[in-house]
Amino acid sequence: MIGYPVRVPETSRNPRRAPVEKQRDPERTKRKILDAAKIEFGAKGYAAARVSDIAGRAGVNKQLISYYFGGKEGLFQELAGQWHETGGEISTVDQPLPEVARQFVMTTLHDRDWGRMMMWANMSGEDDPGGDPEARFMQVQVEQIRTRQQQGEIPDDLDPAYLLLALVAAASASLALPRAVRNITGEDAASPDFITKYADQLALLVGHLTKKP
Amino acid sequence: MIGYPVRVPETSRNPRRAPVEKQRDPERTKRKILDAAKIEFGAKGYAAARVSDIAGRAGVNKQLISYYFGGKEGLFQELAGQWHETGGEISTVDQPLPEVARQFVMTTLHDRDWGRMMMWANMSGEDDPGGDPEARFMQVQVEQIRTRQQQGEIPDDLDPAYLLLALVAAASASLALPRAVRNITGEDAASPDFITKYADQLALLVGHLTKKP
DNA sequence: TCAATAATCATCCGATCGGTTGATTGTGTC
DNA sequence: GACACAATCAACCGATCGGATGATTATTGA
Repeated sequence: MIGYPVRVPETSRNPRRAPVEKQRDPERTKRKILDAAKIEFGAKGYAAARVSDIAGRAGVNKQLISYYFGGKEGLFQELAGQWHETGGEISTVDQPLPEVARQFVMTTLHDRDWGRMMMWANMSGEDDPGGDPEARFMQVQVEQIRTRQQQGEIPDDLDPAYLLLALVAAASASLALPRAVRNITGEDAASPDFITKYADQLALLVGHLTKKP
Repeated sequence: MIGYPVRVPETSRNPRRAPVEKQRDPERTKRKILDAAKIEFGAKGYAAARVSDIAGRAGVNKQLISYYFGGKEGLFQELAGQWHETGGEISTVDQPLPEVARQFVMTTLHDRDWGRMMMWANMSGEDDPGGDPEARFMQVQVEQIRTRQQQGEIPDDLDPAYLLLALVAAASASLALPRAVRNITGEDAASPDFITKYADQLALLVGHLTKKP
């Protein structure tokens, strides 16, 4: 899941070894901490997440969070910097806009915890560490929409930036508004069924923008 | 702002009175606490908000929060129950859908702190206290959209509930995604200029859904 | 084989949080 | 004017949080 460099401990040298559970493997430990943190931060947000809960979920001592990441804040930064994982994978060029919209929604299904983590951070409004990739990604998308507009794919009276913003916000519904999802559709915001149908619907909606009389 | 019953203290009886600042007025104190809490909860969310900050902002001793509202949790519940203020004012019937979309966005300009507070709460996914009015409001909106659909105002292939969800999520952008707003449009999410233009743009967008060849 | 170092853990610590206690002051009443 | 009660506050308290300290165990290289 995370492209972390994994150093496999040499098991051939010493025949007397601790059970696999107890074998020391800093990379595996780091990964366990990162995975647990992503879940906790995603579920509760930074302020409400507890380092002891993260350590507990990872099955390690909580001091290791300071040892490896320099504390709660450092751990969060480490996760927040991993933009390539999710954002980079979206290939939006050469696809019709409705498909791009669908992809935006489907992204919320894959790395859900990370997505929710970013949602909390985005809402807090603080400047994003490693925000460069995010901002650059958005700018690229704006330009692509502008190009589509010049090609007549979407109406002329829409501002590309504002259209993208509306798309991103709508696509984030399952992450940002789980309660509204239930209140409006009756579905669970995390369910693949809901997300898939929502992606379809948003693609349809965007499709109606492009169809000319 | 808040429809709280205000008891004006009798000033005529006793000529020797404390300065207006120090005059005791529980309703005014409650209101000051509620206003301050709305700002703090809206800015940081429940978990990150501090009762001492709320009291400090209200200019009162923090004990009064327990005294009047039964603590942090009670204070939050009190605010969360005030749905009529914002939600009830939106008159959506007899307006074309683009205007409804515009109104949804413009709502985020009026009671901004309360809106952000609800956004935090909505994101946490917990069942909403006084969630009944919210859920009922949403259901009414879904039915209105369904009616519009039957009248041919919007395409037949869109599910009214999912369309409403997309609209609500898109309209919440300035509350839920202030960072994305800056990254994408370069504007400040709280600025009336931005919100007004965004409302216009979303109305335009929805308008393109309805126009038939 | 044995130090040296890295990885992990049990325990403690200062800061801060939300809440409580008890005193104090203003206010209306008799 | 004094009593009773409501409103307000200063100070304190237990719980918990994030982080630090120092010991312990595993691993590696000499």
